[in-house]
Amino acid sequence: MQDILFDYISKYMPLSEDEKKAIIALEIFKVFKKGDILLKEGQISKNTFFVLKGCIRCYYDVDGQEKTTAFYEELEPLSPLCSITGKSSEYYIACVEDSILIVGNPDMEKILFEKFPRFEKLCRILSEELLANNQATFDEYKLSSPEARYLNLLKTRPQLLQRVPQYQMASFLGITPQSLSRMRNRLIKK
Amino acid sequence: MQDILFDYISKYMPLSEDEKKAIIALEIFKVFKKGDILLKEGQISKNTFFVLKGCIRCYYDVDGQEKTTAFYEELEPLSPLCSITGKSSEYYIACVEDSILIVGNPDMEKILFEKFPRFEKLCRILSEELLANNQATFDEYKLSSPEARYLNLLKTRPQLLQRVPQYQMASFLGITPQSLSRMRNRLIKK
DNA sequence: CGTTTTTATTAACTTAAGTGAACGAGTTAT
DNA sequence: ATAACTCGTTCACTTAAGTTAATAAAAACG
Repeated sequence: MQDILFDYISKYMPLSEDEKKAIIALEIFKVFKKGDILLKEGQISKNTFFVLKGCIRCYYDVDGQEKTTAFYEELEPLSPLCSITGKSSEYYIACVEDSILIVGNPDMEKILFEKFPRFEKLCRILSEELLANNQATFDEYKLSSPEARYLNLLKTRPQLLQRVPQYQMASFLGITPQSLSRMRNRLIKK
Repeated sequence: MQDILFDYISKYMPLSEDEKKAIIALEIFKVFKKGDILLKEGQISKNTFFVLKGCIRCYYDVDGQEKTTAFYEELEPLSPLCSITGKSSEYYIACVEDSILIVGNPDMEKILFEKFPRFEKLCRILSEELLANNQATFDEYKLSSPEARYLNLLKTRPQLLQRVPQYQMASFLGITPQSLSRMRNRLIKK
């Protein structure tokens, strides 16, 4: 299971055996069940996540309604806003299905950065890349209608539509479950 | 003018005189006129930007129509997607008004990182923070109607509505200029 | 200064999303 | 086994955004 992480990192910088051992020694590989809550609204946590297997979801509770804003699948890292700001979280994070995650925290980062300073560069490059990608995804969202977004998801993340219930997908697309149901009907008729 | 940058950085880490001199020596402070194009669609550039004074805008050309996706004002950094991926840009960047920018590039980064390794940490922290903020902004966008987004902008970035033409603001809000005009009318009548 | 171009507004019409409610299939719990 | 709940669908109705076009107002230019 660790190899999934090491393969991912090695695309940016090959790891020495020492470095790999240091990572394993942190004991950050964790197993979760479908529905497990990783972060609650109001909670303050410095934990960060990296999906090795499975799928996790961010959602807000707006007047008792769940509003899903993001899904993270295999090889996707997530640093919740509250882990950066230190303020209490405005959203929930939960497992969409049984998942294996890396759960990181600042202590473990500190250990790694002090022992292997080049991890700092790795994390900088990763963050910059994630930021640019996030902006591109945001742009795509702004430039598209809900229908175009749905069709784009079919192309770019077809597996996501399989593993996620429709009412979660709907708010992810920025519409109601009813509208998504209607849209799918519209598209079939074409 | 440099002090604006140094004040910004000092909130994360105080700079030594040596470090300040090294930054000034890079000669990265540049002056631009309203309408100047910083990046064109199709262009490959590694340049990054930091707004000291003024305002810059990202926009796509969709079938001859400008679609604005982002504005950057004072103290906001921008690393265009193409500067990260090395691929040709899908969007334009232009000055909304006369501006003073820091224009960075990988060469200058390399010089700084090698001379002062702790800049690497600074950039990592900044990137992580920007990423989390960008995600929060994205969430806010997804959770809100165009009207709620407009009202939110009035609260959070009132100066932006003053300095930017309405047709640019419209696509930034995800609607047409006509819809924005209508919406403003609706709101006045309330 | 007046002319050209750009930007903002308005209107009429079309299309799609929001809302509230009802229904049925499938799942979970007791 | 049946009741309770979740999830997806459908319907009728309302609301707001897209579209096309015309016009007014403002800004840029020579």
